[in-house]
Amino acid sequence: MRIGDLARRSGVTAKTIRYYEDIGLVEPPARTPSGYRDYEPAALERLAFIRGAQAIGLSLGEIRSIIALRDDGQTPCGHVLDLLRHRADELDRRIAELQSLRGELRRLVDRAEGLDPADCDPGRVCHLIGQA
Amino acid sequence: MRIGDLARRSGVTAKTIRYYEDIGLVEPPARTPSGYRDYEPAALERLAFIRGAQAIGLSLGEIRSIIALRDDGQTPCGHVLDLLRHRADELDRRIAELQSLRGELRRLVDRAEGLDPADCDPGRVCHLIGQA
DNA sequence: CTAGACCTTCCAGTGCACGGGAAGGTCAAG
DNA sequence: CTTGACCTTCCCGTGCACTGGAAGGTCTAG
Repeated sequence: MRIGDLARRSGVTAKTIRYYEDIGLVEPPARTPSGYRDYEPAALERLAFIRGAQAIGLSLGEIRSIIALRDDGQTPCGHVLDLLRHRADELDRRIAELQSLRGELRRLVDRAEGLDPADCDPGRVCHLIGQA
Repeated sequence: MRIGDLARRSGVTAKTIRYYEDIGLVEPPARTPSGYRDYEPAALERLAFIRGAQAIGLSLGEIRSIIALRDDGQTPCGHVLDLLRHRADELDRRIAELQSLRGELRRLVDRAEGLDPADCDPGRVCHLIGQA
């Protein structure tokens, strides 16, 4: 299968597939006599894995670390579990941050709606922000 | 006040202050005869405003748009309100996304904890991901 | 007089995950 | 034989918000 086919079937652009090869996420495939990349069907699964892992918030670097373990002959399960737990913790923190930010924003908007622009202090950029 | 003082007092590095000047977030200050930047105390407030606006999730570009209105002699309140509402909407979407991702992760971790690595399909990178 | 703390400009790199486009080779259809 | 779709490598650009470092000027204390 040539790179264009793989791209169409996987939904990943040819450009991106070459990039993944560069950074070691997909194996360099065989080449046709004329130098075209010639992929096995397994490449499709590899790309699906990458997309799946991306979808749950893993970076390409983390995904590479999983694949590297696998290529080492190890079962990456423990490592994957670590990554997933770590990611879940990060997400918890991030969500909490965003929610508090959201609360702050709502407060600001509420306050702003009750104000008259004429009350602006001409010496400041905007009294809505910065004195929270 | 020289840039080092301003940096210490504001908690923004000198490098960053110069960068803000480059992109139009802070006014180019007066210079001493030897060419050193010489800031008025108001610069401290400006930096505090920028940090405050950043803290509620506005980008430097958005902050610049507020400051530009102000420098135009306008009251940026309406514009700020738009930005805040827009940001709040974005936050709502982002939080919902992250929460759903968080749920997915929790599901994966739960499932993974009940599995034996020996059940790994040797032909796949990791059965934990990609067939969700 | 010199050390060192500060300042200046300018250029370049960081991290992430690609995308754009040039210059050229290959292959099948008409 | 040519057109057009495809492929190759290569290098540069994107967005965001900085950060690092080189090469040089300035100021103050000892």
